[in-house]
Amino acid sequence: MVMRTIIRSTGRKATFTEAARRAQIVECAIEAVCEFGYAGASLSRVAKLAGISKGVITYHFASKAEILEEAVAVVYERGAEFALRTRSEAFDDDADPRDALRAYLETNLAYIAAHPREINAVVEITRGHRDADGRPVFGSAWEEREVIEPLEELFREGQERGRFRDFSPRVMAVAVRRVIDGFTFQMLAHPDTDVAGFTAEVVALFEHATRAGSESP
Amino acid sequence: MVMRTIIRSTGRKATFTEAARRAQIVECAIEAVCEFGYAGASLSRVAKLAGISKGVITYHFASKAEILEEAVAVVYERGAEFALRTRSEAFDDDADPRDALRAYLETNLAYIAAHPREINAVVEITRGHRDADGRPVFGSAWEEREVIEPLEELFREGQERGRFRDFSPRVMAVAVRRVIDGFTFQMLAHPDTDVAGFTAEVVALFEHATRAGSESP
Amino acid sequence: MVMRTIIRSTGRKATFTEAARRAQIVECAIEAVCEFGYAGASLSRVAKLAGISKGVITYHFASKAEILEEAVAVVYERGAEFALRTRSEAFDDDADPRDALRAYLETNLAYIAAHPREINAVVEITRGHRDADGRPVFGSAWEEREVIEPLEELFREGQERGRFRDFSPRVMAVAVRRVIDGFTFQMLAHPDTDVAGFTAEVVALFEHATRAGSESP
Amino acid sequence: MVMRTIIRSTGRKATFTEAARRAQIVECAIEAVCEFGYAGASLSRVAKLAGISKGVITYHFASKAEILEEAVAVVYERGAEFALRTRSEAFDDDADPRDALRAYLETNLAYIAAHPREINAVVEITRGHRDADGRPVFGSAWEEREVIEPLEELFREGQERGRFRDFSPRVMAVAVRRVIDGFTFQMLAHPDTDVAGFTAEVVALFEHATRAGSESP
DNA sequence: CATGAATGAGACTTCATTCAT
DNA sequence: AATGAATGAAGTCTCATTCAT
Repeated sequence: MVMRTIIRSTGRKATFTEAARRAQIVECAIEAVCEFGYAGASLSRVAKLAGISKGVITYHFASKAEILEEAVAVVYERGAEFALRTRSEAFDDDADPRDALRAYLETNLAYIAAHPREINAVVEITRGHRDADGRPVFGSAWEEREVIEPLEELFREGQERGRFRDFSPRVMAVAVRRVIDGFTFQMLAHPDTDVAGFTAEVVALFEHATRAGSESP
Repeated sequence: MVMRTIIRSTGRKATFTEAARRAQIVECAIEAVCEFGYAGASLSRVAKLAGISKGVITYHFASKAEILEEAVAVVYERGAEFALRTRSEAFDDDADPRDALRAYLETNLAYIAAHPREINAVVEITRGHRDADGRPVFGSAWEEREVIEPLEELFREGQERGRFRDFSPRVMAVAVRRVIDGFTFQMLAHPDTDVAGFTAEVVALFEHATRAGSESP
Repeated sequence: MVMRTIIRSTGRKATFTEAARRAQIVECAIEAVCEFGYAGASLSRVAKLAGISKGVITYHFASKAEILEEAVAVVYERGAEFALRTRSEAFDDDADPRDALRAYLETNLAYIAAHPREINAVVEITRGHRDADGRPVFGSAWEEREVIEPLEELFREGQERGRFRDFSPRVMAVAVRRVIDGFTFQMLAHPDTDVAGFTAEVVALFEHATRAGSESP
Repeated sequence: MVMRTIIRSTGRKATFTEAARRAQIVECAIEAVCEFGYAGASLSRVAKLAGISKGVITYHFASKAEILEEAVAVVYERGAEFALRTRSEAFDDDADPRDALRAYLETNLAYIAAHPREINAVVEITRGHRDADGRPVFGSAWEEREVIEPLEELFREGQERGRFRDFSPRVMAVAVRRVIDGFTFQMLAHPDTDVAGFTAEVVALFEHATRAGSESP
């Protein structure tokens, strides 16, 4: 008997083995991108990492682009799920914005520390992946909307409530994001990084950078 | 009369026209990387941008790698030169470390604002460029040594002199660097960014983040 | 009870469902050839048209060639059967050759008008289908023997009986055949063609072209 | 010195050797299509026939489609040129339409007799060549306009002048065309065909088929 | 100095076919 | 009887590089 579980948007029915193969291929694609960079992540290398023939890949995916785009989606889903699982209470609308910022930094850095290679691969893909005309598939508008704007909103609200000093929410949001993204390289270059210590430093950095003037440390 | 100078380790002599051609090709390679990404920057596209045939390129450069590596070197040289030209006094050993930090941020952001495409290309190249085995040519060790360590040293000295609060010089250095690098994308995505305003915000951010507790802004 | 019949030289037994599947696959292959051309008629497309998996096809047929060859055979059988059913009397040995020619044209054009897509597919297959070395499977000798020679014989006999003028039976046979074959494209390009009118014109054409000089229309 | 002669529509300058290579490749593509059919005419086979590497082909042509389309254009140009060279006077507006028909048949059959393989290849290409979506590139509209309509016009005019009997100009035009096209297969299957005899027969066929009732042979 | 031409490796993809279930 | 899975050959095309002129 063959169990059918997932109906994918392509209309293809997916069995367990199909889902497993797809997952395996996506995982190996992530690994290949991390190991050889976006430009060096050929299907041959993905196949070799997976220990399968190249044909298997094109049997399960319509195109290389489909693999890469699924990889990005998968990693983002995992990240969102991780954030909810570990610190969802800090993202309630009525939570203290400073607690929210701290939680945001901590969950993001923790997730990166746990999965640096995935994150690195996603960064590579979102930077490198282009459509047939050479235009980026994951444009900056995408990051603005999904990543920057929510942070901006957090800062704006905190300022209205008097919890943050007066600064440009946008610039601060961009800065926070860049520091978080940069942690990926730190973890890749130094896998033995003291994550707790690094996180505490980053949290302190942004607490000093944002706190309202009258407040005590 | 034709001036001749040894310009490369290969020992090839270079005339003015040779140097000009090399410079032109490097410039077009930078443009190609910026436009199409590292993976999409083929020699064909570089040649088309330069309005020359592909053969010209391989006549002047031994390999594609040589072009890319020269591009990185050229842009870094320009950046260093720019920093010296505009604010060299701030980097004297006896300058106030807080002034030095401000100057560092301002010169870096100003340079990026003036040449965002070059910088972006260099980032793409340093991330994407690999040797035949897929190993990065511009490893993280290189950035550590050239970029992070000098910043670290600045912070350490400032702390010793009591000008900065007690934080991890390394984490702060990394954070500064990431925020600066991230400005490239800001400029590319929004070329009409208010550079002065953005810079002031970033300077304020790090002044708040680093200043010794008792100090007034 | 399951009826079993030997239907193929391979010796495989075939049940009704087997025969039905084979027929369905052959029909979809014809459709695929008509829609995408010989070169574009892959087993994937046949399977998709049939709403079955590719495996089903290779379960019922030893090779793609077997499908195509069966398609040709099936369509020819149908055509012959159609001719016999509609106008068998005209092909008796003692029928007037001019009536036979008229009947031949009418039955052929009527059959094409009724099944233009099948015929088109068969033409595509007989033209395009090759063995591994690239040699045509349905060579011209096959058409000569099956199609041209009977027509030639009709003309020769008509001339002997004084019913046709003196012309080359072979050239006339080839001409008749080409005009009939060409009607396929007419029907595909203009499905609303006035078949009766077109047929009358063609019949008139060849009556004028063949009739003995002294004869009145 | 390198002579530049032809500026092609792609904007590429063409040298003599470039033009020669392109011509050679087109010729070998025609040969490959004729030998292996449209579906079997791979670039590998074209390259093998030309005695060059596959890369040479893709250096001179942007795509396989470009080769095939150039092949069709080249052969049609040659045919038109041949017709003008041999019998241009018969196509004057005031020439006798019956002479024009005779000339049309004779020039077409003569050209086919001289170049049967080219013509066959063009027929294969126009039938088989599809765009990315599977739609024919050389649709029936193209043939209608370029080939059928001029013939129709010839017949219509001849009827107005009382030189032809009353028949459907369109059906007659289609018939003439099919007989001419069919001659290609005759020549390929029987290269030793008596061309003059075959032509005379075809001319007689259509003279009988078209001539006004009162006229003597 | 410059370039057009050629090459072969390797990219992605399609396909007919085989096989285990 | 059916099918999903896998495979490897072959297809078209891109690319960095080499070479003769």
